[in-house]
Amino acid sequence: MDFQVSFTVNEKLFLRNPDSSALGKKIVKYGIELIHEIGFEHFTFKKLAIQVETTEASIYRYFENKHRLLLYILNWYWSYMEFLVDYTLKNIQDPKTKLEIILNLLSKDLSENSGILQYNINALNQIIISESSKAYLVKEISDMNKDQVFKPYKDLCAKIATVITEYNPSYKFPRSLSSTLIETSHSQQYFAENLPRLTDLGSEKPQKFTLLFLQNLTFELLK
Amino acid sequence: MDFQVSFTVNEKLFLRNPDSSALGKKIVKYGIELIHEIGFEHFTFKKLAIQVETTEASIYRYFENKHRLLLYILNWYWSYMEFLVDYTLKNIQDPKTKLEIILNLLSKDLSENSGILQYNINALNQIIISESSKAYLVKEISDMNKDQVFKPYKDLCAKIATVITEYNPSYKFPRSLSSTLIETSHSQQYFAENLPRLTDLGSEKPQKFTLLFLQNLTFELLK
DNA sequence: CAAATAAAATAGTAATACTATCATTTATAA
DNA sequence: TTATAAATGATAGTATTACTATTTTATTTG
Repeated sequence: MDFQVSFTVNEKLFLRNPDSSALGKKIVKYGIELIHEIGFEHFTFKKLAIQVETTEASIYRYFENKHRLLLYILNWYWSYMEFLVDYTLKNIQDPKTKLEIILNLLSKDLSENSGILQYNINALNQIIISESSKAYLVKEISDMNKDQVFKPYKDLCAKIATVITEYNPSYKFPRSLSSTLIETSHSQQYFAENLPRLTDLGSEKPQKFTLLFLQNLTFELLK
Repeated sequence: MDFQVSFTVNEKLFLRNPDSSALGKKIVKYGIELIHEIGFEHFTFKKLAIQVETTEASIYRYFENKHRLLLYILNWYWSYMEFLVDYTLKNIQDPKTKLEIILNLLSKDLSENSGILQYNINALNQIIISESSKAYLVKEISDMNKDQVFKPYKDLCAKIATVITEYNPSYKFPRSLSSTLIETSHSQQYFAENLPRLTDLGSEKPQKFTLLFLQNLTFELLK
């Protein structure tokens, strides 16, 4: 397959649509790579400007601040994940198979689908794992939520919750389980990689381990 | 009961032991309150100095930077939680009761025990929920880990894992479940409070809801 | 009381997180 | 094709942050 996917990202996240110009696209592309490389705390628009070969002022014309850029990236990712869930579940009837596919999508990296994407998918994956909670663990959460900037996350969560309910209609916490699976897929990967004593990682790779843990958790719980 | 608890906190976390002077204690006390009030991103030593009625330079003699102060607070909290787990599990034999008590400790606030504590326990609780992941989701994780700054978290995790194994010796992921319960107790409380569509919160309060979710998860999974 | 130590006062630097202005290039539509 | 609007670049500037250094004044402690 060979096609492009693009998503409409909430307009509140940017001052000028980065998808509307070559410079905007470069800002996002190199933004992902630089955040991945040095971490969100050390990331500045000054440093990004050097990578992009533009000026700080030009970047500020697209994004209010680095936090909004992170949110833009996350929104893009959440929308992409929801698309992927839809796409891979197409023509599948069995709820168990559906859930298995979802757990795979959550814990595997997306490199298999990298052909489709304009961004460095490995860097994006690492950002999701290491930086995404920084987008919502802020004092401004309530105002941000009013601007709907978490809608794609909620939509993804709701979609997975639907499959959970399909698989076990009597389970009482489909949304919470859904958000827990998403969050846990990040935290267990991160822990397995960096603080392995917080996990039961054996000889498997962090991703594989996380998948095994999530599968056991999900199917034992919903049995 | 009426007694004081104090814990030895890893010496790498401070330049001068804040527990050794009145100023040091005020720095931590008001640090907790100010981080809670304005959030870690907006928190600076300058602002803290004003609260404490001292100078920025004086604070820097105790802590290298605000990140280390956050870690100090978290270490204190993790040690305190481990103490609380030990203390409340004393004389209890039944593993199921033990697990129930642990889930209660994880999702309830600690105000019942506030008499013991020198800090604002409500502020501390909120910091744990909203800020603790920022302590480890950083590029410096590997060096920090070498300095053992996550040992109290790992110890707490290991202690809970032991009880999980006691309750169900054949369960394969006691540590991962343990860290997942800890992390999920934070994220679900935070979501219930701020992004409730990511949860199944009904008419219960966020804490109560989180407890119900964790209880169901734990006991269905380990059944 | 002397000596050591801690804290306060003050100053200063480099980096961060922006905002503003104006010149220049590029796209677009009349 | 030109004019004209829009985007970008170049440059400058400000307030805040994240520190470090120095000197003076309190406070402990031996």
